[in-house]
Amino acid sequence: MGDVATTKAEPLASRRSESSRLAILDAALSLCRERGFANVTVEAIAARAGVGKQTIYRWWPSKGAVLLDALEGVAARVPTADTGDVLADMRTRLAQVVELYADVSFGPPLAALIGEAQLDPHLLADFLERYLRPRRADAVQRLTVAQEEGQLPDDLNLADISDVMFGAVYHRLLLRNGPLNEAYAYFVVDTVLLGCAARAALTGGPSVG
Amino acid sequence: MGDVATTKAEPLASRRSESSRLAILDAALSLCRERGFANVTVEAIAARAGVGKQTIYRWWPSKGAVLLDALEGVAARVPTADTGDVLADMRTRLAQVVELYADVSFGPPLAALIGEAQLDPHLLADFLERYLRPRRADAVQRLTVAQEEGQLPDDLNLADISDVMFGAVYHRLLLRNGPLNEAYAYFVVDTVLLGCAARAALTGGPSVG
DNA sequence: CTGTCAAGACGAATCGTCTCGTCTCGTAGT
DNA sequence: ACTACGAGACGAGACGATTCGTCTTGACAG
Repeated sequence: MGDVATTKAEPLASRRSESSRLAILDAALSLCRERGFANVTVEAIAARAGVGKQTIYRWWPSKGAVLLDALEGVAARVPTADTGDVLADMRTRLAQVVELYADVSFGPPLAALIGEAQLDPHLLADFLERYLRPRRADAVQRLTVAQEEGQLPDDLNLADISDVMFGAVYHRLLLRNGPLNEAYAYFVVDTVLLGCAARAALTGGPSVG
Repeated sequence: MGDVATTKAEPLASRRSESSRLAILDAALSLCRERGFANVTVEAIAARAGVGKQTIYRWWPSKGAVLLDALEGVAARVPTADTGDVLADMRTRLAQVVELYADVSFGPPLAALIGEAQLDPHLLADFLERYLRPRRADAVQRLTVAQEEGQLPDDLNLADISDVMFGAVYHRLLLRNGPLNEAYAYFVVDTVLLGCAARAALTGGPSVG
């Protein structure tokens, strides 16, 4: 017996064509906007990008992974605010997310990606690791600062709070059961943060605003 | 040019085999539990149910629609509480939902169904109409009673409140970004309802608890 | 020269439709 | 009543089409 757990012989990233990579991400996004993710095939992405099919399969395990890369690139360009006012900062954050998700060239592909991830555990793990957790970590970080400044109670699970706020947005993105706009984002942030403060007030703690 | 908008010649529901229908729903659920929705084919459901493939395609447009029927049947058996205390009733409701969704023979298939619905607009519409909206309507109904009894402010959008609470649960179901348990359900309900009351208190309104 | 590149041929898997003969009903004629 | 008939759903599975992911080829780049 020879190899111990041989893992597929990784290609050399140093020789990778950057222009092909960008063309593939562009093609994937534009095709999703035109036909919807479900009607996009790897062959079509390759053709639009002027690239061989194998070039896609060499660097990505699936078309979902390609889309994850593309969407991650767009989402990474959203700035984060810190004005010293938690309520205002979280309102800004969630409003930015809502604006991005309401964009027809970002929201529907993201929804489709999350959908695809339900059928592909590996893709779901990648999405969690590369897309969702970094954004939650940013929100938790901002909430932690607020907690240290006494704007929020000490005994809160900040990850849970973040999940409630983002969950409300993802619910509307995925189920389309109501409008996804700035007013909704503000309502969610106000309600959740005031609720946290109110709960603490019952036992005598700090408060928001 | 013959027919004007001929619509597919519906089969006669009166002659439908109830035993086949039940066998198909059973087979779909058990196969999802064993292999996961993604690895289930219509052929496999037909074989397990001892049924011809055409019998499935005659009554359902897709395997997702079959699963929707099956899950709807299970979820419809969850009772609803009304003790006169909104906070307690909503805690009970969300805890029941969480318990159901944490069940490995219900949560994963439901997540997969929502995923599939992202790739199939018609299935999403059916899911909204037949599964999600009835459950939201029940929650809104309970909140409306609370509002009339003065336990909640008058100027609230009750559908938004319901969506925030359920959205928090669906977020954990779909993204698996944290535990989905009773404690989380209670945290969500308490925070949201207290937040609504607190917001009203700022302008002088009724309050929870 | 080694390894990625574009292009596309290839077999496997799954799809949804179609065909076949059987079986179960409702109904009409005796 | 009882039987004969016909319509339509039934189980089983063949079929073409589509899409998948791999494999092959020759050109080109580091």
